[in-house]
Amino acid sequence: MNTLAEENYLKAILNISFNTNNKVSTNEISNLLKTSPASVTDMLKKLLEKKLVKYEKYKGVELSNSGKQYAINILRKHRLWETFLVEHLGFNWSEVHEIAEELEHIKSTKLIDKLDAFLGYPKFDPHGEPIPNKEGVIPNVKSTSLDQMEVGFAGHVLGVTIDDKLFLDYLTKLNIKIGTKIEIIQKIDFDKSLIVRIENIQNHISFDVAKNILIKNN
Amino acid sequence: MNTLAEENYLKAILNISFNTNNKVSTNEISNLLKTSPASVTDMLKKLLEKKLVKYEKYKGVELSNSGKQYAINILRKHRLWETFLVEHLGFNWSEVHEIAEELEHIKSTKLIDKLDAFLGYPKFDPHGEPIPNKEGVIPNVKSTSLDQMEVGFAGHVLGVTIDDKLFLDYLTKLNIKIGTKIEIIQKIDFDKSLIVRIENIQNHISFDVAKNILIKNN
DNA sequence: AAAGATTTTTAGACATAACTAAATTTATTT
DNA sequence: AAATAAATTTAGTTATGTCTAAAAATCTTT
Repeated sequence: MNTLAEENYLKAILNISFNTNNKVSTNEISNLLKTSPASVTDMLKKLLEKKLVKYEKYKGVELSNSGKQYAINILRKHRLWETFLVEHLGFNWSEVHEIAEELEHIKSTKLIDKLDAFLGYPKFDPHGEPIPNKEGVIPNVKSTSLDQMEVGFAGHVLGVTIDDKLFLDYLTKLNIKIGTKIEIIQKIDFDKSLIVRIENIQNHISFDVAKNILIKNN
Repeated sequence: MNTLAEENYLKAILNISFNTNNKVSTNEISNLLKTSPASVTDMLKKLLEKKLVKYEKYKGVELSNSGKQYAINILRKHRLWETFLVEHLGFNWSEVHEIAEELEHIKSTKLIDKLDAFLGYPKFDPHGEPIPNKEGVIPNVKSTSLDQMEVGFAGHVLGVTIDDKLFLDYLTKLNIKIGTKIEIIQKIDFDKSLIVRIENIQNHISFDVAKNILIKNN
């Protein structure tokens, strides 16, 4: 069994490697977890001992097979709990991340399987993120971020890629949620911002926002 | 905010004082938590610093008002989660204790209030134990343990006083659950065991078992 | 009330997981 | 290819929460 700190490092490595596909650096981990680089090095040695990562000093780190399975299982628990919190307890999508950060460390496998069944084996969480199944397989839907679509595009929001309260509250204020119809009216070359129509109301959103909104890709 | 270890000590002190009503000794805590008496002394000093307990060395310990409120809140969380696990996820009453031992440490107050509402503000958990409300008030029902009733008594099981897998599985095998009708046919003076009729089937139960079964007291 | 037994506390160690500061390695400039 | 900059690791400390062994206090016997 692994400690809470170890679980958080495994999760961090998994999350970073979703974006970069490459080996993860000490600094990236220390930035994400807000710990010192020295602490990261200490922990990587421990995770190496436990064969949860592949790590050579100064060369970056990646998850081993067992480490990846372990981290995916934490992700599964996180997203199932988020689904429970939104669909059954009435939380809104911007409130659940922090609570799920705690719930994801509850150990019982039977609990998670029963929760999964109770929820009806959902494939996506309240942010549109895919929920790994019991075997660690992550459903994949081809999606593109909104910033990559052209002027004239019209489609529906599939999900978001960050689970940040400020971001999600802002989307809610813009009336954007999963399934919301968005059309691109104009793209501003200077700052890559977009003028869009959201459920028939025109709005101006930044590149940073568009980048984190996912649209179905067909 | 208090650490997990601190929370477990507070809970232990509360649980022991439910039975003894008196100051709690270092040894009682060390037995319950399976730590050394020296560790208990260390922790009591820390809890005293934080004003969560009243403690004088060699004289035993009791919870302060704030410590008691804190511990009761953990108990509330434990029992609400147990109720959720049994009523909504389909666990049986002997399986939920261990999982609730983890869930009870999840911090969000909003989560617990919403869970409470979702469950319909239950007053008793799956073992018949009272669930403290948001204000820390514990519903009290006058009850007596089965061993104190006389031959000829007939009544219904209100709850149990220990949350132990072996005990609960044994009760289940005896067909005893909350609400089950029990009649006392005979009491054996030698070992204080009881011959009882449970839902029309006669059985012989020990004093230790009878002592932990609660019966309505009117 | 002194002796012996039990309980509790103190003292000193250890493991985890964090830190800062200094040293080392790798990457980037010039 | 040096020199400089940036990233990473090592070395040494600190907090928490545990332990064992020894000392001190309290309780129980006689």
